[in-house]
Amino acid sequence: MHSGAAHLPIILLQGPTASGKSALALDLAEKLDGAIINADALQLYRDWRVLSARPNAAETARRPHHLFGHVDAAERYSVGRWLKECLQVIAAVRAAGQRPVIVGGTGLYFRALTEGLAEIPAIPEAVQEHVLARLTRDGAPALHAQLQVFDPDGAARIKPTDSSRILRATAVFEAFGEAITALQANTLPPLAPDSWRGLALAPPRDVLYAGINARFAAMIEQGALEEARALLARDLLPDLPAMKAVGAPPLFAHLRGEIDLKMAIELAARDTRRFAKRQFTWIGNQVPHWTRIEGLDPSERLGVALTALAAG
RNA sequence: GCCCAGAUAGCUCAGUUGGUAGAGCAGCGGAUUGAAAAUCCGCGUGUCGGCGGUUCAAAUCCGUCUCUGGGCA
Repeated sequence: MHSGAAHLPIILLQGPTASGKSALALDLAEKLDGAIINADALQLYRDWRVLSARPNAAETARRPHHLFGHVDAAERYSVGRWLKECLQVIAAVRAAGQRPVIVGGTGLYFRALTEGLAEIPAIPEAVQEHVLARLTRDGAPALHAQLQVFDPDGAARIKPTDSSRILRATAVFEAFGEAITALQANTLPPLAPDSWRGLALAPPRDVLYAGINARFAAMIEQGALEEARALLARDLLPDLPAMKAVGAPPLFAHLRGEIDLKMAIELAARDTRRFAKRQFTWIGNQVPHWTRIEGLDPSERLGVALTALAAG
């Protein structure tokens, strides 16, 4: 016999950047004896607290928070590692009698959790770097042409210009001698379909965009530029995930003296809007069955969420 | 009040001797299986300020009105 909230469905909360996910997650966690688990690919990184809008000390004091800021920027994190860590944390949270509230903006992470991810071991860093070097030197189309030889099915699904997926498929073959397509063939959902409920924030786009513009200016005031300066000083590989955070490239360019701060802020806000647009597309087409929360008022949002959860 | 210059996409603008319009930026639609805040594919979205005239045909020529700059009073 379970005690407390541990046996109730896991709550998955997705939404575009700056839509107020963290606040709603916290409200839900307080109401439902929950623990918050991060599903955001950048809030994981220690080095980006301000830029990634990671919950602050006052917020993390209200309820338990997991998988926030526990990764160093020099590390190449991945969906696979997140999935593994997330499943461990879910178990631990439940063992503590609490209800997992998984919140973030990374659609792929939620997909891995609800639909599964291929069982592929981690690629050795040496192989990763080697393929990355080839990609830089020869270009994506050249690697794609080679991919057609050993993995025709995979090559057919990946566009010759899609450097990211070509890199992955090539690295998998180089490391294990197998086509990624074959390895991805059958995957099982880590979470049973009836063990979770999906909520998706969907605020009006013009309101969200205005919020993004205002928030980025606030981030600068709160020290985002200093975060960027500290990271730049570490002289890490520019292709590391942490170095590609939305807003980071323009800030780096400013710190190198290439553009003025006003321009950097404008570009960073624009990139954030574009990112939000991609998230809208994901939410709209990849998880159409999740409960939409369109309103902006915090208590109204909480009400909609609780009603949806109660309805099961 | 008079004179001049403008008014074309959300913004900044281009548009040849009249043939119902196109660039950049912004934006929009889509894909998404270990970098996913990544990576990639696709799309001009328009009462050419209003009304009238000339013409087979007007963003383009003429008239007039409105608005915005600038100048003179």
